[in-house]
Amino acid sequence: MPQTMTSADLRIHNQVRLLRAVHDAAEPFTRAEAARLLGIGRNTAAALVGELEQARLLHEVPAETSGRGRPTTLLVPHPQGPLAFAVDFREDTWTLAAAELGGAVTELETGEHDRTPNVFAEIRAAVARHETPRLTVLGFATSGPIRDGHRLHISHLGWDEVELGELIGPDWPRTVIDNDARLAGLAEARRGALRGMGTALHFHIDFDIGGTLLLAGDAQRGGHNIAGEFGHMPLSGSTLRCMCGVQGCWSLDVGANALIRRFGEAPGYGAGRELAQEVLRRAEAGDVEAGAALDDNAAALGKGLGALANALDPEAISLSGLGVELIRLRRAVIEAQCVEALMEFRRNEPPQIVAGKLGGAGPLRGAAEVAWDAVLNADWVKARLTGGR
Amino acid sequence: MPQTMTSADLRIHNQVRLLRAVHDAAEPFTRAEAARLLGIGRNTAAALVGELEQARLLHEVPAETSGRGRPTTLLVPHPQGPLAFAVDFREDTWTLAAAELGGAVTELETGEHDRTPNVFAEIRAAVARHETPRLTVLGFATSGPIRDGHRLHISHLGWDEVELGELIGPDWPRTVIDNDARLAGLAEARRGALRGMGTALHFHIDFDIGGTLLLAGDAQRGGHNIAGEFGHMPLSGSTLRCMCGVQGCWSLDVGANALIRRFGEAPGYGAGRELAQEVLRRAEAGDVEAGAALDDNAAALGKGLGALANALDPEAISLSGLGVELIRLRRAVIEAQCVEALMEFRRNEPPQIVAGKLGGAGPLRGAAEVAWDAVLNADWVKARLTGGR
DNA sequence: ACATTTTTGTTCGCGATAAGAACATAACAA
DNA sequence: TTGTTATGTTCTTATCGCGAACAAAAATGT
Repeated sequence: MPQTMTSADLRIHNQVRLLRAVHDAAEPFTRAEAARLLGIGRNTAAALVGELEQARLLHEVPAETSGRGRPTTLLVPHPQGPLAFAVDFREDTWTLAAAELGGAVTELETGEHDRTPNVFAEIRAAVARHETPRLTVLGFATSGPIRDGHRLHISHLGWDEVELGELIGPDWPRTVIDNDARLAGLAEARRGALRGMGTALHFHIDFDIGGTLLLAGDAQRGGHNIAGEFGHMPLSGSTLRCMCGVQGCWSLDVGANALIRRFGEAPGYGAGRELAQEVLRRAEAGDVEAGAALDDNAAALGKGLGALANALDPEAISLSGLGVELIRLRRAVIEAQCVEALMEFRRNEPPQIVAGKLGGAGPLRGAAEVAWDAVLNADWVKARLTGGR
Repeated sequence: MPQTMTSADLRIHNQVRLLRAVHDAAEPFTRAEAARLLGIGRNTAAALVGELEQARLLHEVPAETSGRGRPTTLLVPHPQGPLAFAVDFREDTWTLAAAELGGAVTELETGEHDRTPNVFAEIRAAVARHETPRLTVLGFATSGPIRDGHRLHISHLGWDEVELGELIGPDWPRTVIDNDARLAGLAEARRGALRGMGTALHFHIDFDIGGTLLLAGDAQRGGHNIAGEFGHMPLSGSTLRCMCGVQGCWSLDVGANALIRRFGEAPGYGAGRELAQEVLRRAEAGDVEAGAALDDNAAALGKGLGALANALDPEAISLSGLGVELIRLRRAVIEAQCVEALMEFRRNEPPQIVAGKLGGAGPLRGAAEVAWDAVLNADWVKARLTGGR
């Protein structure tokens, strides 16, 4: 029972609702619209916004008039307001960006790295180079599961059980870290192809398949923060043994490894991704063998999606990574196999299978979302309003 | 943006929190404890409770004193307060019960039925026989998916797309209907083996496997209210075709049908359940063939649970129906196969696999929960406080 | 050019809420 | 009997959002 409620908390509560609305909105809205949206009076809205402007959280700019009525103002993030930084930490590169309230993201810096934990110091240095008093919270996207929120398993870097505390020390700004596939899904749910869905799934297809279940715009984390390893269910009938230790994983039939295995290439990271791209190119050019590889990949993908849809009943499923190419080149195969894997009574209403709208920016955008989530709450807003900082 | 908030709504909000706390608590608590629990003052608590007593929602009874201090009162459901009725509608029988705020359930009546939609009229008549002004809402548990909340598919009764509106008319009390496996899971999450878990799974194993994902004590419903058909994912490697229209369903290897298929019995309902019980008895008595059938069942069950745990990362998994017997007789097999299906890095922390605590009462208890859920909200409490009804 | 309509901003008084302080009460303990 | 402890009760106070009335600024109509 956390949320105690006094009259004073009421004010904060409504201010958080207002900030959340501004953050989540696709387009900025006016103060009068905000009052209607929140179901409060215009006078109350004026008071709320006034305090938030004072705290440099919101800013009012004249709205271009449309129709009759007294002109009003648009509610936008304050130009000197708080900033969230977001980091997308990839196999051999990283990107640092700044995200305003409302979701606007500007890239600050990118770099390569040597695959050792030193990269975290590099990233910290990059953050320092762009440091500003506006920096409030940092969202960090990395691949691999993060057990209990603090133990990293990044297999393609050979990091087995790296303690987060040794990488992100007390000299870091307040930091929220999460899995990249999960964050990409969250970004699609908040600002992409899954916007407004009550139940949806997102999968990032690379060498592996990672994903997340999205409920009312929130990514599910599981009991130990390691939910989302959908690629390690036996959904497509493979008999091979997977690197994860399990036999028959879906990931063995879908993604880059499956694509290149048929051409005698060993599964692996690094060069494998280029090989997979080469297979895609050849398939697109009409190469029969490459086309068959693509067909198999798409078929296994569809089969798994259908099975998952039976259990979880998503309104839509979005894909990123290789999934985008698979949809572009083999949508029919995916959908046919998906429907075949659906229980008969569901087949007249299959889940939409769509390409993610955010492309490669998904993890970064998702990192910005969780960073803001960590801050858009009663406690932080209250402190900001009273303390001044 | 629903929840507008005025000072008056604040009172209701806290009263709903209080009612919810009373409803969810395992043991009744005192008014002073309630104040601490909700983080409000003793004076406020007194005012809240006073109004709720007036509205016949709560009742105060003297608490046996423990230690020093002025004696206080225990907060219990009002003896003339609202009642929820709950119905468990099964293959050939039904049960009607009354549920108090707080979850106490008393059975009112049971009956058999002829498997035609007439049974709904019978149940309605039974409700009428026990009708009281206290009756406020009715929860209804039935098997089979209920698409979009109003189209029933109960395959073992041969009901394909029965419109709920034709069964439950305007002469019914306010009614909430849901799937039995889902409700059983909900009941375990609220009052059984899954209590307090953030992420959990429940499966009811009968001829089929139905289940639900439970997040923070709430059962997930999916985009079309038909989530939970976990039995129709290809998790155990079967090559048979399922009655649902899909090949390789998990349900083909787990549950009563799988148990009796090995003895040449056709899958089906009715007598099949007794046959399955007979196999269990023989296995327990030492019959080798029956024991092997049980082994296979348990192995397929464990394999599937492991696969699902990879994707959804539950803290615990509870089972009902045949699952209880499978745990009793073959826990080792289930757990071994589950661990083998888990990704290696998860194996040192496998999900607990537990028997449901509520047994056959699960669906009924769950129906009571969703009935109360429909009523324990600001709108209803507000109406009750002001309107008097 | 001017009145009208429409929408929004602003001001002020009102009723209600929960908090907090002070005190009363009823048990137990020494 | 007296002190201790936990709770109930009463009263005052700061704050909140609402509603009503009015002012302001645009578009519209004549």
